[in-house]
Amino acid sequence: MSTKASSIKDIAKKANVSITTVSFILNGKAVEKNISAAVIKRVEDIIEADGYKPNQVARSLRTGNSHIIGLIVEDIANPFFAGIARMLEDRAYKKGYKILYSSTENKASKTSELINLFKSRQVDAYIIAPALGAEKDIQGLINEGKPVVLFDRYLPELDVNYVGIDNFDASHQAAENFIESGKKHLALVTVDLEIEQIKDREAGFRHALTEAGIKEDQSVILKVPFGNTREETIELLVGMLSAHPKIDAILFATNYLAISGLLAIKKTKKVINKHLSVIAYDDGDIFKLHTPQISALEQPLEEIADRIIKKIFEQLGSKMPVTIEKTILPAKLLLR
Amino acid sequence: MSTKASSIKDIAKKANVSITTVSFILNGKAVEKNISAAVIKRVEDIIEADGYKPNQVARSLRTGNSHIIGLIVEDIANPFFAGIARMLEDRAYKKGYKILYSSTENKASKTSELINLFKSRQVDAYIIAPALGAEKDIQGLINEGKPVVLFDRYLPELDVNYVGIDNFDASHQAAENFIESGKKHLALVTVDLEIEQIKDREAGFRHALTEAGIKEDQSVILKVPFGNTREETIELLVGMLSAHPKIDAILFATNYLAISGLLAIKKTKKVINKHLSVIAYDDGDIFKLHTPQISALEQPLEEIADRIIKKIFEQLGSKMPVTIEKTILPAKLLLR
DNA sequence: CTGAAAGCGCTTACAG
DNA sequence: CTGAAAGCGCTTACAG
Repeated sequence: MSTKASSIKDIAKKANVSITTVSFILNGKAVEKNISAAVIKRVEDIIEADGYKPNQVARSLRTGNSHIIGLIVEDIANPFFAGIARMLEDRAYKKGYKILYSSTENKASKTSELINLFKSRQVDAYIIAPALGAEKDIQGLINEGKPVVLFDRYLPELDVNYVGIDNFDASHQAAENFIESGKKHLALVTVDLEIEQIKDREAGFRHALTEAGIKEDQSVILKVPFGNTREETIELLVGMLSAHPKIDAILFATNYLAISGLLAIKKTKKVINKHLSVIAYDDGDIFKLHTPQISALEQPLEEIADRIIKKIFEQLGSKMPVTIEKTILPAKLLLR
Repeated sequence: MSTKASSIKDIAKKANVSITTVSFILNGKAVEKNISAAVIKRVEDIIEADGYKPNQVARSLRTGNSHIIGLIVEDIANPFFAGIARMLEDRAYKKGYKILYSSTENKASKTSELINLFKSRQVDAYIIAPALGAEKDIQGLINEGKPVVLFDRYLPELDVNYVGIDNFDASHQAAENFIESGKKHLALVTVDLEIEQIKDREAGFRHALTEAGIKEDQSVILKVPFGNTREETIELLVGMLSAHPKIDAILFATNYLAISGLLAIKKTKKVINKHLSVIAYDDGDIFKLHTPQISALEQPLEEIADRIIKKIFEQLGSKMPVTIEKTILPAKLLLR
């Protein structure tokens, strides 16, 4: 039952021409190479009838490219990454490129393995939300002249294209909003990762407090360990909420922390109302459906995807090194 | 700045051995081939120092396999698929396989293109949540002897491995639960796709009504067009809710329909309480966080992923055709 | 207008 | 104990 796929050789034989001719026709060079219309027609008919598809592995080995773009993110099940992935996929598809993706779990070792995997598959370009520690591997890609765009996570040591949001400003906006609406005891719930994005989210928050003359000990900053299970996180948050009953506003630095946070609030029988405000990073259905609705800092997903793809194809299209661009987009505070 | 990666030839030259020897060492056949410990050490050191990684494209071309498993789903941004993808990725990774994935948007044409893409990249095995109309392409894979497992969507014409839930029974359970708790005017909100999964979800619902002696005209079945935007769906649902004010229980046949449904309910100022019950397919944070919490039919994600992977590796491990298995797992009704 | 041949980087049967 | 050589399926410079 096992049918072998036909090769260019089979087609050439059936059409009574050389494989060179078939290859030219396949690659749209038939006219340029002055192949007669009759031959073109004959070969194309045979290709059609056989259902012949060129072996891309052989093509990649020969040409050194693959028309594949590698996408490396922390966790593809995270809606932010899944959403971006889907948009990138759409946009790349239109240009004849496919996206190959995989998750790093925020481990440098896995990032490194993935980059090597992609390299060994001749992936043409890389879109990476990098784990800390991946600097060397990414620098390696740049040295080889591969198009690279980082997003979401910023690695200050690297001189490479980047697309992300202004995290400092986003947190600042959120905290300022709390303060303007009369909140006195603000909390930030964040994660204990030493990455720029997270550090900026904290810095913007702190800056707003300082500006408003709120003293350090009036606010709470809780750093949830990265590897925590949801249950552990909820427990930690319940603890914080009861230890600091005065808290009247909470900014959650990530989507999943906000979800755990809402569950924790539910558990302590507190309610979100005029005495307790909440803002979460990254909007989602979950916040729109919550009662009451939860305010959110929305990342411009479409624009992030557009900028990434634009930069990738700019590099793919030119043999020259293209100007390195660091794009910082504003997040939007959606008040509900 | 552009460094070329080294090849097996470079390593052989530096080590003063043939490429055959390097290849044997690379593939763990050094001992079997009686290569001296000294040579092994010398070659391995050079490989290490050079950071040499074998070109997988060349290897694939030669061996015909790739250690890649293709995963084809409707939409990777759908949490059900993203979750499964992540689990499959983990499990495959442990066995030295990578997952390559892409979305079909439920179009047979895109499914077909993806299958061809994967074929031309020598993908070793296929995991597919198939769009209707993809039968011929999938049959093609089976004819070529490729390991294939379908999931989520069932294609009755094909004799192929499948893992999914008992949709008939799940809907039946949900409707029965409504009836037992005294509901009289049940609604099913489903999508207008002619796929088995969806048809079973309707049939199970209808069957429970018939069993309970509830007449057709006392219940409502709304089929939302597949391509609808969320806004259109909400409008449709708002229309239904006001046209049938007696409805006291709603089963949503998909996750995204439930989300639109909750938004529609919110919009009509109705509330979910003892007068209006809701059950949704596929559990998620959103239902746990909703006030009140929403009951759900939970698919056993872990088990689905496990069964798929088990079947894939069973086939990958043997040259013989393996027994075809259709696994139907129960969904779990989580009452809240 | 078309073809023979080299080569991309590997693996492996064969030979010694 | 190790190597020369064929071949996987393509592309393309060169030749005629």
